[in-house]
Amino acid sequence: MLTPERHRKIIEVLGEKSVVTIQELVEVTNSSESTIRRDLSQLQKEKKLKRVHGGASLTQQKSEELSVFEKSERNSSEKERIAQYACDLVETGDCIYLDAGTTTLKMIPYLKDREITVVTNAISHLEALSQHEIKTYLIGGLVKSKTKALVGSSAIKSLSSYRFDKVFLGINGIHIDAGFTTPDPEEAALKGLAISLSQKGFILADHTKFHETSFSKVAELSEAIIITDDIDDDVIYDFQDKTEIRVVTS
Amino acid sequence: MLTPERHRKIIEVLGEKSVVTIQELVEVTNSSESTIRRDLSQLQKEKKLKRVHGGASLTQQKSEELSVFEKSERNSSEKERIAQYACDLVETGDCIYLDAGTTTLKMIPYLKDREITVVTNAISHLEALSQHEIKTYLIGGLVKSKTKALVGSSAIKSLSSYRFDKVFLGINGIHIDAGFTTPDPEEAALKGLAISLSQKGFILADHTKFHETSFSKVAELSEAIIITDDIDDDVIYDFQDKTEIRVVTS
DNA sequence: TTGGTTATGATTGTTTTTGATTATTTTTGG
DNA sequence: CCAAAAATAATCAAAAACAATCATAACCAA
Repeated sequence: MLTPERHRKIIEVLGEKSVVTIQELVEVTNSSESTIRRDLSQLQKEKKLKRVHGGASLTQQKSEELSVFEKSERNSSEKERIAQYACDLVETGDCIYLDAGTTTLKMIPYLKDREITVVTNAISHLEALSQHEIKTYLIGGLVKSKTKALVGSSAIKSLSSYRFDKVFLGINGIHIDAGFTTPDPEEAALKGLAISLSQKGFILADHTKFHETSFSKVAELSEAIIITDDIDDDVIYDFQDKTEIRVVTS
Repeated sequence: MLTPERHRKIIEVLGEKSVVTIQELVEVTNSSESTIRRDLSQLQKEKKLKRVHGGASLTQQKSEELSVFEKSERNSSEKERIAQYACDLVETGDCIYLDAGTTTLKMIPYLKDREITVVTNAISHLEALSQHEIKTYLIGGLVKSKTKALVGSSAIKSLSSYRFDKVFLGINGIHIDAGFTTPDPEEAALKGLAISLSQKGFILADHTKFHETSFSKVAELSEAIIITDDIDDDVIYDFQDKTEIRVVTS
């Protein structure tokens, strides 16, 4: 990715969110932390943004939201560990499905040189997949312009012609009664189908997702294995006869 | 490829994408890296663009000037006129298929606010389509990492679930006996299928493509209408009882 | 055709950019 | 306030991109 392209993207993301972490920018641009730091320094010199500890913010921005931003930053390394653990489950020759989402995006670097096949509905994953030379199939479907993911009935139909050894999904809510849930019904249907097409389904979710419920049901708890970071023992106790939970210790 | 033609092409690509790598330009123009570097140096001297490490970007201009610049560039190209003519054929409510390729990419700006549906196999078209708020379906398939297009049997299968009012394809060779041909067999199969799924097929081709033959056959001349720029009358005479040719006059 | 000119692409050594590593500073939680 | 953890800055080697150079190919006019 070319320097001005990166700079523009950084400004663009900042325009939408007004604060951004370095990690986010690393993901969005597929560059290293060092490069992003250099970019931020330069852009700050050009008065395009203001550097803050952990990332950057718009120049006229108050430091009010900083605490929220710090929190999300802390989750990032946990998500990284979850992603890494998930990749340890992938075996040579596997055909896996990668859902759209930041956690699954983090998996991609760990999948390099693994002789596997990836199927995905995430257009935003393609750059990273291509960069790491991973054989990739994209399902068809309607392009959801905001999230750059493929959805809709044609996506459902396209997805159903594949079978997977393993699928890896992000999720918004994990609840004893409601099961796995996510806000968008179309994405929920796709996620649910992916699980049913696979021999083993894995849900990647940090501890904040437990006891949460979102609008659309994806699947029952029993249909997939949860990979998460350190959670309270009583949460595990609550869920343990409903599903399998693997805790990634830090 | 002649120097002024190359220069025009470089400016065109830049107009669409605002940043471009030298490698991309090497592919688009079929010239060497050295030549492209010389071109970029010269164009920079003429203030047509700004060189950056790895490629070139638009000179920093305000968005108004940019669109004017873009527009004037647009009209100057023969391919641009072909693209514009092609878009005039599209009617409200149409569902059309856009092939991967530079000529079809040029069509996209003219399709804005037209209440149509686009289906494509070109991941590289998505940015422009999304930017112009055009409802877009992507077919599924194997991601061909070099060209960012979808190919293979799964793409064929995915494509065949659609039907089109019109399809627009680029092509490499148009020959009396060999018909429409293109280098890559996988792309040829896809193009051919697209034509057969549509009520009307259009081939967008500048005059240099006539009497040329490439490796893989796409379709017979009679299966699609050719849209081209000014060609000799005797070429038209050669082809006129084989197919329909629409000449875009400058 | 010939001789001169220009454009091209390959090759060379040089410069820039990049990402990893290290040491240092800042932030956080007890 | 202190210690641990995270973020940063500084440094360095590798990779990528660069300019300069050269031989060849294409072109043009005589």
